[in-house]
Amino acid sequence: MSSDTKPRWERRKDARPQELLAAALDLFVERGYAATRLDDVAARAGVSKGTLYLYFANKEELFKAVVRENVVPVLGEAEDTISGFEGHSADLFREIAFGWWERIGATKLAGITKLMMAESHNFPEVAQFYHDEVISRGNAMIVSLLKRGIARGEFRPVDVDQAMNVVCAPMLMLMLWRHAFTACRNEPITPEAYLSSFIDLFLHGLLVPPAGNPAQV
Amino acid sequence: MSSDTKPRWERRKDARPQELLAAALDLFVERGYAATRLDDVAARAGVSKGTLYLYFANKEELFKAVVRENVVPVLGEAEDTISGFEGHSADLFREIAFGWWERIGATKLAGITKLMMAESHNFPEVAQFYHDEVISRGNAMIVSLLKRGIARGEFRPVDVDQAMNVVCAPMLMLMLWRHAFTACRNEPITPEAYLSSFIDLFLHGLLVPPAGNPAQV
Amino acid sequence: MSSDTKPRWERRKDARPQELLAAALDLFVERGYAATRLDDVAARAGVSKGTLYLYFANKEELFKAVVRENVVPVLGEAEDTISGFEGHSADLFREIAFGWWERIGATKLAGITKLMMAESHNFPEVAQFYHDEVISRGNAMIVSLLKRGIARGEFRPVDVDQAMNVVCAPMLMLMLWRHAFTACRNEPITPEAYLSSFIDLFLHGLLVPPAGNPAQV
Amino acid sequence: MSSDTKPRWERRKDARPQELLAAALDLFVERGYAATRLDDVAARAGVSKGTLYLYFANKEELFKAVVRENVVPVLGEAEDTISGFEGHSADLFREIAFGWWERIGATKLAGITKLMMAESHNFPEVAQFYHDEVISRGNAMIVSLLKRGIARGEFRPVDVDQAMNVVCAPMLMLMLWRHAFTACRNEPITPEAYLSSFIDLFLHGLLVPPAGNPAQV
DNA sequence: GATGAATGAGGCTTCATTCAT
DNA sequence: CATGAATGAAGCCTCATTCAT
Repeated sequence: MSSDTKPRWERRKDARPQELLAAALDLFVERGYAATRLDDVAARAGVSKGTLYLYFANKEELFKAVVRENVVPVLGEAEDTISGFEGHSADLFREIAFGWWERIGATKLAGITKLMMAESHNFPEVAQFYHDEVISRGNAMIVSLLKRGIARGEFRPVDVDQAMNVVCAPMLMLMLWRHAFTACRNEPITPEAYLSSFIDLFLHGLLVPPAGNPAQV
Repeated sequence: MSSDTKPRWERRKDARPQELLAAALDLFVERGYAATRLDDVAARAGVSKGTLYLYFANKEELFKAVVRENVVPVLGEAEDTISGFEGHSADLFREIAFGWWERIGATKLAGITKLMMAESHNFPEVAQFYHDEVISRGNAMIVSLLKRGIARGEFRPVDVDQAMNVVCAPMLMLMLWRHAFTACRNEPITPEAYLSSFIDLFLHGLLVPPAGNPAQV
Repeated sequence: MSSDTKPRWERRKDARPQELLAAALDLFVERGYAATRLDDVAARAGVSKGTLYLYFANKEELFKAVVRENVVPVLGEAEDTISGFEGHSADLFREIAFGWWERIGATKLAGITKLMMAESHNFPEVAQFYHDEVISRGNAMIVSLLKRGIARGEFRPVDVDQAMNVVCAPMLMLMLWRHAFTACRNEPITPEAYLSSFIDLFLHGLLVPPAGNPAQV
Repeated sequence: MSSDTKPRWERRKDARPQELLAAALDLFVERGYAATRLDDVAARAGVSKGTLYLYFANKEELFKAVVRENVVPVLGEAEDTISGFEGHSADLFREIAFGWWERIGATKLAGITKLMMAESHNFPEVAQFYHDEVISRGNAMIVSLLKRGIARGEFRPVDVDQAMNVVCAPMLMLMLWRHAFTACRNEPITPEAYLSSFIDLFLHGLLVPPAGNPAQV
């Protein structure tokens, strides 16, 4: 028989999970958690429905694996950035904001954030997992950033727990906006200008500084 | 026969759709579009499932009606606040933020916001409608607030279009957080403290002001 | 249009549960619990798959309903027989044995017993339900029968808990044999002769009674 | 070269089917036919799923082989006991009952009994085989026991064919109860007490013997 | 021989929608 | 108008069986 006889399937054990995770990420981001059918994930990965279950026990575990594979590693990197940083906290603030944008905000992973915001209520276990693995770590990073700045006398002594939420909000919304109303907006948001404005506002505030003492840094 | 002969307890026909819309709003907000069952909507409205179809062609039309119905009435009130305000723009900022919270953020309209964020991707027409009727008007308000502050020399001359988005983000997120991860959070967000922190940060920034010139207002 | 246009379905709310239960009883007995497909139950009852779920939450509840509907009522009757009986306990023994045979052993319900013996291990909740609703009540009946005989000086003072199991065994096996090896047996078991032998043996035993004192009753 | 050069730990090829059959027996008995997964059979036998198919064409053939394989070896042992016995038939009855329990009831063969009771309906050929090889021979033993007792004037002249079934029933049920409702029972059955009660009842019956003539033996 | 990745039919369950009453 | 019984397509998941390695 010539090689044109197509095997019913091809043995590719090592590559399968990655292919499935990639397909799942795409579809979860595109359609949301509930609306993503495992059949479609399998089809996009080029395998049958049953194959998916060889690697992931169920839909929930598949989603968790997507998060673990894609989101969690980035958090570790960011944590290292903060702990290893030497310099003014305003610069660290910029570093974090733009680094986060490059690695998460601008990527498909932003879709995961939107998905969780939209559907976490219906999947409590997934929500808990995401909260524990992602949200609380991200929050802790911002808190430590703020505390660092205050401890070094570079930031005002604000209420870090509240400020953390306020600081996170513009970054989260930037991700959400990429997945909502994109077609409606006349002038699409430009992430770089948005982030610059964000950093500028959070560092210097809106108020005009007293004469003779221009805001620095 | 004039209508005053009807007993008071007799439900007006026109009330039916409103009751269905109210029930649908609650459930769409709470569970999302896909997870909301029309059985439950009808049950919460106190009618049978078939009745729902007398007023709405299908689930999608019900969703659209929910958004359209709930968006309209709240518009316009806040716009008057800005145009009539006399005083420092920082105080107007506070006024807007807390007024928005009382009249929108803490109300059912917050649920609409969450709904649109979650589902706009699946309902482009509704998204467009919501964008035109709500988002652009809200944005315009913030822009005019910023411009007023700058014109009066009370705010620094920031890029108002970008700053507008940054300013809106924490207010939007406050609404979203009321509907996401509420069960996971150890310390639930307190809107008042959050808003105070938000206003403080946006007015004064994080940076320590130069010695001898404390931030004012 | 003439009346020969066939409606897609016929409204028969009151009759539906009974029809479904009858179909379910047939199929459970015929194929066992696991092998019975709800599709087939619905089809045999002349309705669609979904209709079944209007009346029974799931397969397990359907099975429980079959038991409640068919088996439990018979137990109540038998309990009344015992409590209301006046006469020699040997006659009550006969009454119970033959009554049980007529109402359960000879009917489809015997198939339920066989089913539970075969599959109870795989469905712990069903097993618990059946044990609580049927087995323990049946056992209690036999125990009370034995105690009555002993209390009235008609039965020897045997260990009633063990004797109860021994007494139940032949009745249970008679049901099981009707659903196992029926095709293999050269001489099929004749229930009446079997029961007569059963009663005779349990009352008088195998041993030859001492001369001059023939066993009575 | 000769086979003695092989290391002891090297598994003989012929052992494979036996290990698979042993694993399958355990699982079929424990879970029934439908609920037994071939994955688990292979895993318990320490081989891969594919290997199973090298030895058995499919699940059905595996089942048949399990029954056939486990039935054969135990036959014949008990038959000798009866033919060689000298003494009162009541003692032979005890001997048979307890001997049966030790050699069959308490062993894996009890599992086969349960298996056949549960599944004989679905496997007529196996049922026929089991009936011919096991049931009829076991029945013949009991019949010969009863006939011996009657012939020696030790047992009453009962209908031996019917009595045989009645006598077998408690022994069969004891095996079945070991595999059904074990988790539900408050007081698990103790085989020794059960068998004692069984023997006592079948020898002496329930009725109170006439005064002055206590039952003997 | 042995492996185990892959398949896909089939089962349970849900729910938007229809329509006889 | 209002009802709610009935439908059936579709989704998640299982597992006997196949076959390239």
